[in-house]
Amino acid sequence: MAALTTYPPSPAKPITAITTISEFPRNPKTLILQQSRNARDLNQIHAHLIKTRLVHSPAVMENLLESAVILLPNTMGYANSIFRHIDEPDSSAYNVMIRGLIYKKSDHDAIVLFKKMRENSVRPDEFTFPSILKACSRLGALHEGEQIHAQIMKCGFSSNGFIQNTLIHMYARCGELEVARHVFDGISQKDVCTWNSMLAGYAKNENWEEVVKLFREMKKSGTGFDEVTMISVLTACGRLSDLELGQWISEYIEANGLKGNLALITSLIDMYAKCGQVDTARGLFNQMDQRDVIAWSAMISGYSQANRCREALDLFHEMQKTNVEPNEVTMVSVLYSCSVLGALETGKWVHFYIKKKKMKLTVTLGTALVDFYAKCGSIDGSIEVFNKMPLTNVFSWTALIHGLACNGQGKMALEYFQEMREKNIHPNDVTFIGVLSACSHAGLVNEGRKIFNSMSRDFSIEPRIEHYGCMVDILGRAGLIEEAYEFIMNMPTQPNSVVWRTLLASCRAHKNVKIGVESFKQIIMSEPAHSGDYILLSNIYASGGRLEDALRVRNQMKEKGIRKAPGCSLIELDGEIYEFFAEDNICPYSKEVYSATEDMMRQIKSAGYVANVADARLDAEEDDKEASVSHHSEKLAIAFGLIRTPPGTTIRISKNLRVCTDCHNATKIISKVFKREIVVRDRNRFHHFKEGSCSCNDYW
DNA sequence: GTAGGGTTAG
Repeated sequence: MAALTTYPPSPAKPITAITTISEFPRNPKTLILQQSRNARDLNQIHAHLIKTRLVHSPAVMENLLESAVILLPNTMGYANSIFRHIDEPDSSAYNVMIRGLIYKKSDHDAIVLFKKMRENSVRPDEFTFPSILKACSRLGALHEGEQIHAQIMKCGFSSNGFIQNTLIHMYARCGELEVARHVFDGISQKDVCTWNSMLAGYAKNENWEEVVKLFREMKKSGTGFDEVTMISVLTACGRLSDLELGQWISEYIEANGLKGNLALITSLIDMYAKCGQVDTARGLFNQMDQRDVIAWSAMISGYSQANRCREALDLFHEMQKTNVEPNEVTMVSVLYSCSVLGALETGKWVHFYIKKKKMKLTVTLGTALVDFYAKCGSIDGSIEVFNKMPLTNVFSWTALIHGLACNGQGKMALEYFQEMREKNIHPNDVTFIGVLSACSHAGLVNEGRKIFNSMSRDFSIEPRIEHYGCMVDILGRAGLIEEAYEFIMNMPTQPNSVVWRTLLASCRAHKNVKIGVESFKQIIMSEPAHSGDYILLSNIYASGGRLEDALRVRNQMKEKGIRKAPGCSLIELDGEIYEFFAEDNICPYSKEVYSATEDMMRQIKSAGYVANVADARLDAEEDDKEASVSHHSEKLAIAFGLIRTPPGTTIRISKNLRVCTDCHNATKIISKVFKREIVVRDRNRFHHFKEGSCSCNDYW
């Protein structure tokens, strides 16, 4: 380094950056980094180094190289040209280049350069391996990682702590948790990074129990832990709903004044939200003095996972007032919220925004879009997005198949399932739920039976209770009530109330009193207080002409104090979501809504509508029953839609319960009288009402 | 000069 202390004076045509230096630092890297601001500076320094022959000093050139890597964004071009001019690059020069490539996320190029280094017989040193292993981790390149591991042993670096820690990380990120653990267990002197690498490895593989278990061991070992440790553990607490440990860490953070760590607080917010403490999470979020896109996304997803989707969208709007730009991850939660709320217009705007910002249509984002359009009853939108996705996986195909099935396009769903098979994408258990419900909607009984039987035989997927439920729906919907009953009785697992309720609904549609009563008995053994079941049974009796029994069931329900869950319907107009509750007259526009509803009911009555008072609430006085039925949330929302949207446009409603018989009947007539297509999403499926009939063929 | 970290889909 002697040459540097006699660093020559500035050239004749001064370079401001250098001439202003009164005393030359001993370390040329400091000099170059401090003085260079852009490519021009670097060029001038480079020229200067040539003049002063310092270009032949590998150490100086490495520092120039490093500056080039850090200062020039998005390109390694200049760094490459410097590297090429180094006479015989040693391992340090290669290290700088490899680090640079990794810094620029060119992991693949880093591995190529490493291979070249070996070809040129340059021995990697202890600093080479951690970097190159990082590239392998990020690429999930297990094969390369293993070869590098062998070289580490050959070079005698296998007890280097840095290298061991990166090896753990590499194996874990490539899914080889046992190998990672083996390396971990073999380390006698474990430092915080050793533990953190293993913890992060378990976390990345979603092995949350092991994260918590290992953290307890870590505490016992006396190593101590840091913020990085807590981030992995908090993530695990969220997934496991382990609020106790999460809170312990939360208190530790508070006590040690660590609230300034953005990543740490974000994982704390995520933990609280996933443990059901969304308001606590929001409190922390509000206290943050800086929030990046991940913090915003975590809070938005927190609301959406807690089923507080309106608040998720409100927060997204708040975010847009800041200068933090949302990313694909943010959009996934936003779209999910739109799909829960049935907010088609808002979601469409989000889709437009995604396109405008040229966001990458990742598999996750694409799948969220496919699911969103399907859940908003716009299946054409789903198909369009799906066809544009550059990459699809089993999630995306499942979303599409399920979406088609729910929207009454069973046959098309099965065609896509066939295509998926041809593309060698392996269906999983969830895919089969979509496929079986497609059979149900399309009335394909034999096809359904075949697919059900093929699950374990051809795909090694054991049917779960949900799949049995789908089979019951297929048989019941087709009117094969006895067979459905037998099917339940012969199930290898204990049928649950959901399965029996499916059969109960079939009995209502096919007027089978005997099995309906039996199904009801089975349900109330485990779930005695579900109002919908009493109503279904009462309707079954009524349709079989047994009005006294129907009334008895209703009274039973009243005696047991089982109240009908309050119905709630949503309609979105101009991106604004309006919420209606049955017989709700406290909302600010209720006067307008009630007069519109009365007008609507008057018009459909003259077209032949007769109220079905069996659907009225129980405590309504006899002569108020008709009014009670006419004030169901769904009718209020439709009436509001009729007066607030242009003639001929589609009205879209989402509701929390199943559609009741009276509303179903009324909506059919409304669609005809007012010449409107009406799409209603109930808690199970879609009803596309058009010209007096419904896509569900009166079975739901 | 080298290692470990936060948000997302069916």
